[in-house]
Amino acid sequence: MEAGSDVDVCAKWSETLRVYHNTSCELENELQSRHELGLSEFEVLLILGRTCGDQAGGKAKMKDIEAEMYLSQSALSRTVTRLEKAGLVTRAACDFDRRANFLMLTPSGRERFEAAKPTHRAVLVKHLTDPGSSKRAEACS
Amino acid sequence: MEAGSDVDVCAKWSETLRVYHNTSCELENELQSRHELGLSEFEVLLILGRTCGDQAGGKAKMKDIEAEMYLSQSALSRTVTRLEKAGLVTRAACDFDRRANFLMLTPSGRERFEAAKPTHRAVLVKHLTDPGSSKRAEACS
DNA sequence: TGACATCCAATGCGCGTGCATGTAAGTTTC
DNA sequence: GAAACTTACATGCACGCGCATTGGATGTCA
Repeated sequence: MEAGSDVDVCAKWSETLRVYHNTSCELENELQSRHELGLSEFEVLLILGRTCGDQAGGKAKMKDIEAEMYLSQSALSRTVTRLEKAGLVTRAACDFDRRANFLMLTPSGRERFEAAKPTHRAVLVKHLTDPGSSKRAEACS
Repeated sequence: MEAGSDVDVCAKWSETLRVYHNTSCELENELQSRHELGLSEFEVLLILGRTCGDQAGGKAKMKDIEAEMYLSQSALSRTVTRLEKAGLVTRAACDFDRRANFLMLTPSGRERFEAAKPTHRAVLVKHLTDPGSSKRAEACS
């Protein structure tokens, strides 16, 4: 750590906090108001969608999903429960290991996901593209 | 938005998530276990400490603190309550505007803060210094 | 086969957060 | 100076999170 690194590190952290909070707040708000999806919920759909290219029923093991997100096992379990209640996802037992669960996108789940994708992308572009990366955003909502 | 920006933006967001989660988790854990301070609590102390250079009793208005952090007004209020209960901070009425509160570091608050500062800095350096910025960290705790 | 460790997912619990609201204090308008 | 509005902070409430625990399914070793 050469001289000045303290200041650099603090500034970098500050910047990370700013970007993270502004972006995730707006993601949360936009996804919720436009598609009735929380951010964690969308992220699960994102992984399911990615897992099977773009055709029907995405399918993944809970454990694998957990490994791809920054969410505890219990939080993931409950997130999936919410998605299941909303009819966007189905839990299916795994034949070879009855401890494990597969997760599958329902048609309605894929539909909702496809609808939400542009919203997600738009927010990311807005916040992660340098030119206007200025200022502090006003509050969360 | 030129071609390829989608991928760039996603990768950038991914990276931001990674850094944010790994860093804030470890900050939280280290501050808690070594100094009995939550991250929000430390951040309030940080602002109070900054507000008055390095000599005695930092002093700032709640509103001003709120403006410097990514925390709702209510969350700040409760964070300060916790700090006050721990004896690290004192609320003091403002003579000119009796709605407003000043916040002051107590000696014990400054002491705790000074003790925690190196821990905070160390974690930042660990996570925000390029060379070892590799991989995914294993879980939170 | 039986005893024990390991693994996956669900659930009880406490905590910190944001939103909406309440209360008290200032400000504006007439 | 009274009424309407705005501002600062606290509080009720619901929610999502992580930790610890539980329960069932596997794996292992004797």
